[in-house]
Amino acid sequence: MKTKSGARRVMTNSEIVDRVNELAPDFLGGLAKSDLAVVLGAAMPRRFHARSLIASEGHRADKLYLMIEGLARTFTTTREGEKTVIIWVPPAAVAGGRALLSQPMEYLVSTESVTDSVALVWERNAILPLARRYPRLLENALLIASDYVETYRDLHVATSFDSASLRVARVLGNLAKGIGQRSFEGTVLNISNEELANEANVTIFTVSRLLSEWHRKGLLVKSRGSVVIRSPEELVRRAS
Amino acid sequence: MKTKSGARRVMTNSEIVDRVNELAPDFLGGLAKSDLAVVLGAAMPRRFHARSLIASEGHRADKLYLMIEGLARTFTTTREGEKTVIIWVPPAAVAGGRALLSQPMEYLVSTESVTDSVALVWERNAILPLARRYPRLLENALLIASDYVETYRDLHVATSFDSASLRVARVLGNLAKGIGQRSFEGTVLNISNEELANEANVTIFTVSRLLSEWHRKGLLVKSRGSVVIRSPEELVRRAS
DNA sequence: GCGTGAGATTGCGCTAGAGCAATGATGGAA
DNA sequence: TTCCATCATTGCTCTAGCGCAATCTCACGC
Repeated sequence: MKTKSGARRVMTNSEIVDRVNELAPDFLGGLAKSDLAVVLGAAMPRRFHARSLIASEGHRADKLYLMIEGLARTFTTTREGEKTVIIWVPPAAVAGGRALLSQPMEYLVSTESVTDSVALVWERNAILPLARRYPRLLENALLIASDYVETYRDLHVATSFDSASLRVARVLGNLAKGIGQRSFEGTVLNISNEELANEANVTIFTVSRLLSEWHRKGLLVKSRGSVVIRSPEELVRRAS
Repeated sequence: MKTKSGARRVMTNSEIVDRVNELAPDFLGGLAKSDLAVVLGAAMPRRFHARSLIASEGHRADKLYLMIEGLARTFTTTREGEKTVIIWVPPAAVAGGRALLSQPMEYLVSTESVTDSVALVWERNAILPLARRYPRLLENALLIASDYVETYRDLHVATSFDSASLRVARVLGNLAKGIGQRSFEGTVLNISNEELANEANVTIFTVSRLLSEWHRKGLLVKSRGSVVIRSPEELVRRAS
């Protein structure tokens, strides 16, 4: 946090406290007000520009992030260079959770900001003693980890048993819930075919064909870099 | 372990302590000897016959298991009734980890014993206070959870990007390491085509064709219900 | 307004692997 | 020893979705 001219302070401490209370992140749930203040005091708010890398798979997991504003997502890159396994990190979610482990570890996935974002950052050697002091943090982390496992299991079952069209439809549905902006005639999604392809584990050609078909059927409107979805539910239902 | 006619005591307390020390399970790592005794004192050893269900997906997660003898595995059943996502639970591994969460939850996957097995069982309401008393247990649980996430990620990447033959070869390799019995001419695996198919997410036909091919090439010997693998490494290497 | 380059589309061919059916082997029960 | 259920094999067909190439179309910079 810079404090003088030219400098910008990301957020003041009281802004942070207000925002965290508003978000009520799972990770900080159940802490007494004064304990919460201690934990927050150990974090620094940090701003990330859209599309910047927050944490890198394989690098030493030395920072824990809590999203405050904006949106990020995680992904892995396979040896062939394909991005996959994309999990969204909205405000109130944590990223880089491996920093919380008692053994030093490497990040399991990469995290990048999608929009301009702000996250609270704890250094590993700041958060670890706090976790020991407030075991509730560990309990919360365990709940979050358990959610991850569930998400991955679902993802795995989906890629194994669902058709490409269903997967793409589901991705659109999730995106609509997550980053969709409601407007006059449906939910607007600013996303490229390529990104959809990565998330659904299909090729850009398949995405293009499916979107064209759904466009024809009036289920959505596609234009370069954006999709407007009438009804995500119907889309999933009608995707064979 | 029978003590007298009809009656059977699974294990004596000192046998349990010895066995746990021998296994050094991650979950109990770093506990002082006396603390360990307290934690073990809260568990009951229980015997499971081969192929019996230990925990059921979707049921209330009220018991935590620590494998002591034998072998178990986890799986999910999709709506179409396919078994998938099989993770092995050898001695020293935990099962039913969701019982450890501070919020009551349901089991995420089912667990079944493969061979005759013995597991230590903690009731959720016995282990939760212990976890609070010894936060090291939570730290350990978090490490284990983190491993699960890694396993699932790898599984997901594999099903998305690896060919069927590579997946089957990998499954054979893992099994060889896990439950394989070394013998004169390779590692013996008692497993049916159907089980292989479930684990690798392919059909029994594909399994049969691949095994035949590898048999022809001299990489393994297949007979009903068992496979003998010369060299798991070479198998994975030569699977396109 | 005009070019231009990245994204998007679409036709075509191709292949991995599923699914089915007929057939064959095997080992446990009686 | 025979029988039979279960498991395994193999040929055939079929299709979802990939991959390539040619073409098109925006959105943006100038």
